[in-house]
Parts: sequence; C-alpha cells; structure tokens
Amino acid sequence: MKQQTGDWTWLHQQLLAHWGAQHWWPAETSFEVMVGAILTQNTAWTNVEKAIARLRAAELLSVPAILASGEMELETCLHPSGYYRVKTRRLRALCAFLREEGCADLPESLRDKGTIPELRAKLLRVHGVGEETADSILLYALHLPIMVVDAYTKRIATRLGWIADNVKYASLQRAIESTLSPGDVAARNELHALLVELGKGTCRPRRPLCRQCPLVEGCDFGRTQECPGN
DNA sequence: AACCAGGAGACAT
DNA sequence: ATGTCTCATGGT
Repeated sequence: MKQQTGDWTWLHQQLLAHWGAQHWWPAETSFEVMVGAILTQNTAWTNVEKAIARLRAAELLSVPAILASGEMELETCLHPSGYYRVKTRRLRALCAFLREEGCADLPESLRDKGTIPELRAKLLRVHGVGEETADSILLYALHLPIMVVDAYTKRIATRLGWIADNVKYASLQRAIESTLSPGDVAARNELHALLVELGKGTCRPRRPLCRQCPLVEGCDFGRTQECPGN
C-alpha cells in the first residue's frame, strides 16, 4: 500500500527501467533551453522545434539578436509554435531581463545572480514566466536542483489517486521534492523527463480506462482504474 | 473533424 | 483567493 502522497521513488524506478535515461533538455545551449521553455507553453514540442529552427536560421538564438530584431521578423520565426504574438512579447521580456541581470552574452551566468529562491522569484516577475517555466529554466538551463511540475505530472498523480485534482503547483512540487535527495539535479531532470514520456505516450486527458500501459512488468497501475497509461 | 499539446496573464466573481 | 477566457499552430 502506497502512502497518500504517492511513491514517487517507485514510479521513477519503473519509468527508468522501461525507458532508460532521457538526458533532457533537447537543446544545444542554455539560452536555447530558456527559449524552448517559453515556446513550449501549452504547445507540442514538434511545433517548438520548427520555431527554434527558424530562429537558428535567422541567427536569432542570442539575447542581443532577439532584442535587436524587428517585431515582424521575430513573429515570423515563432509562428509555427502557436500563440506567436504572445510568445514574441514573452521572449522579448525574458531577453530584457537577462540583459538587466548582465547575462546578455552568457545566459547561463544567471545561475550566479542569487540563491535558488531568489532566482525563482526574479524569474516569476518576468512577463510570461510562470512557475513551470521558471522551474524549467532553473533545472534544465541552470542545472539547479528544483523539480518541475507540469500537466502530465499532475494528471498522472491524480489518476494514481495520489493527489486531488485541484492541487496547487507548489503543493505537488513539495510532495515530490520531499521524496528526492536535496541536491540531486540529475534525479529531478530524469524524473520530470520520464513523466513527460509517460504522459506523451498514452496518457490522454479524457480516456478513463487503461488500454496499453507502457509499464509492463511490475506495474500495478492496471489493477486500479487510475492507470496513467490510459 | 474534434481533440490535443511539456502555460500564463487578464479579468470577473 | 478562485474560476473562466484568450492566445494559435500543427499533428492525430
């Protein structure tokens, strides 16, 4: 019997055994991770890739280049990722922030501009950066030990009966954090990436019953009707 | 042809 | 404080 908050360690082990290490985030530079974090908001990653490819082709994958670019030029690059007008504004806001912090030509140096809580607070003040985006930047761009919670994480935990469907971000984050060793960046990186993999695979929002749970052996999701592989 | 995707901000209640 | 609406493209 699992505890009320859920056995995240067990889940992590199951997912790791099934898919192996994910080695996220798929990007070449820290800045590219930050850009991706904005562009992937409520958007399929395949669409984000197209937008990033356009940015690269236009040589707009740097803070100075984006801040110097024209409105229409940037919108054209972001178009395939959806919400392109909103995201143009958000991406500019992030770049303006990085410049203010003195990180324009070395975005990963943001890491040295404060403690984790301080950096998180700073990021949350940036227009277009919410909790998940802030944590994604902290973990995947700055390699700081903080757990990212997303829609998949919430859905999976809900269907396992580990949390109520109305839990807040911070609450779920604390629950997972409490099961991880404090400074373990790699564990947080892998766990979130694996949860996305599980979510992307077969865990669709409005499908109540389990079809093909990707966790074959040792998986007791299927015994209940809250299988995350629904 | 609807449904969905690695959210966040504005706004009303 | 807590819901609801809007933003938009591309794949299934």
